[in-house]
Amino acid sequence: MVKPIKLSEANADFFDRVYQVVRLIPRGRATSYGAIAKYLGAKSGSRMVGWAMNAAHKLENVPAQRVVNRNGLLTGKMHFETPTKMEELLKSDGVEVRNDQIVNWKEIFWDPMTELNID
DNA sequence: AAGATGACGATTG
DNA sequence: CCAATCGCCATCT
Repeated sequence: MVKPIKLSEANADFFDRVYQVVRLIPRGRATSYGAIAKYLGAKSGSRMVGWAMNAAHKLENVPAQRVVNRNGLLTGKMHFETPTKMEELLKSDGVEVRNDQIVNWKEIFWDPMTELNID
């Protein structure tokens, strides 16, 4: 029995925004939960982004592997099909991963607010 | 209804 | 620099 996530209309919009940003992440790049949260308004809290990803990980069109914590650490790898799937996907994207952490994170980091030039 | 939890982040000690 | 704590918001028990 699958556990249905209660999606109120309000946070459904939040989910949609998160998915949008995640899908916009170019191949070979990645962003952080906080960056997305900040892009959405920063008030929602980074946890909500992570929580949104939890619901997103079952969606194929949402590359959750490109979303890591501010440290570039693959904190959510355990939530994938397999704990190694996340870094595999990242390596497929051309992202170098070492010790569950993205190498050259500062260069790989893709800030939606900066890259999308929000003003 | 109240407390604990979470794919986080920033600040304080 | 590492450890501990609070803040954030919604969900789960």
